[in-house]
Amino acid sequence: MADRILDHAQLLVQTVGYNGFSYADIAQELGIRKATIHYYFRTKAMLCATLLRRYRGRFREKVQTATEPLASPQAKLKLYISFYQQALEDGRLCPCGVLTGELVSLEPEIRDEISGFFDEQIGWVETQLKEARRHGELPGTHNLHAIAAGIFAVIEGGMLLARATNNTAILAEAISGSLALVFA
Amino acid sequence: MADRILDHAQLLVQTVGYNGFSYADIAQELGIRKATIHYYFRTKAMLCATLLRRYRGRFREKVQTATEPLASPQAKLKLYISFYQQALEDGRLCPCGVLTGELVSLEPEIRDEISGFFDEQIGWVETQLKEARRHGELPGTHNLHAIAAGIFAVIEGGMLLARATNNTAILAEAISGSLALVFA
DNA sequence: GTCTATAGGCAGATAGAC
DNA sequence: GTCTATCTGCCTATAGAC
Repeated sequence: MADRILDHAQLLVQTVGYNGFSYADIAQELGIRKATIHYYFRTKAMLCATLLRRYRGRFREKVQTATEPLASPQAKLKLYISFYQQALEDGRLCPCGVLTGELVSLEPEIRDEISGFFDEQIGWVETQLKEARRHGELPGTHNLHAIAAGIFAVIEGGMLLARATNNTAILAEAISGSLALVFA
Repeated sequence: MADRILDHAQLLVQTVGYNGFSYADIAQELGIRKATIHYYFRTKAMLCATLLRRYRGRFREKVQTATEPLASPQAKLKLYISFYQQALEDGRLCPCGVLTGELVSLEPEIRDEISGFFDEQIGWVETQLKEARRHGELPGTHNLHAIAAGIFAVIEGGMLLARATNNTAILAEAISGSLALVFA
């Protein structure tokens, strides 16, 4: 039951944010009572922090497993980006991106999960860029951490633009508009 | 009074989002009663839509006035980006970026303001890129709309990363990491 | 583990005095 | 225009029966 609660809570975070949903929303969806949710997660902040911890671990696992067989860092990056595009087509944004908009109103335990996720993702992208440079796929003497931050920013910002303009293709467009330059 | 209400409502949207503040928050800050706010803005959705309309107009005016005397499109773009950096250092995100995270829970009148703002901003960036190409400042045969979307996505995403990682410099880093490539 | 019941508070919104 | 007073409803959270 805890997992089912987290499933729907995550969907709600990805669609309406932390302050946009209530225990009642989850209870109704799962056909249970609000008190049952409190049995598993004493407070809403704990529920959200748990959800983020699970999301981060699952995402790490998914990326690791999917990109392992790929040889080229560039191919790994494209696959990585496709995960965000899949979420977008499912009507979901990055939960950490959404929550950052509300960050000032969130508990420290939630904030820490968000910053941890971002640090990890930018680090992963940077690792791929380093590999690409080692393979000679990436010309120039650019600051790789800056480019990694730029690529990840395009992903997060592109998801926002895609949802707001109701045009999922704009994420791919924004990415190709910047990634094409990196691997020029 | 309407303007003072909008001022504080905008600050709240930029820090905690739509579902993160209430009429009581604004009333307390301004030393008035909730009913007074309802006199000026019958519903919260109307208040928010009005706030966004004003923000968009003011921003357009500010950009227009500030960049007019500048000759180089590249210089105009840098100044444009500095406006977002200033907001960030003030603890504020782009209100439209924040609200997009909550979009599914928002009224149509608010959604329209958000998408309108994004369309306008990407259009402005694209105009500068076209000018740059005309001036021979921008080599290559890139898709300028895609690059404009990419640049604006970096701005929006970079603001999220900056707030979440408590490192305002990462916005500049992300931008330099991608903009440097555009004007290579 | 899941429920009923409820506490205690805050939300957005309205009526009507001044 | 701004206020007091109030409505109705939802919120997070807890106590305690089953």
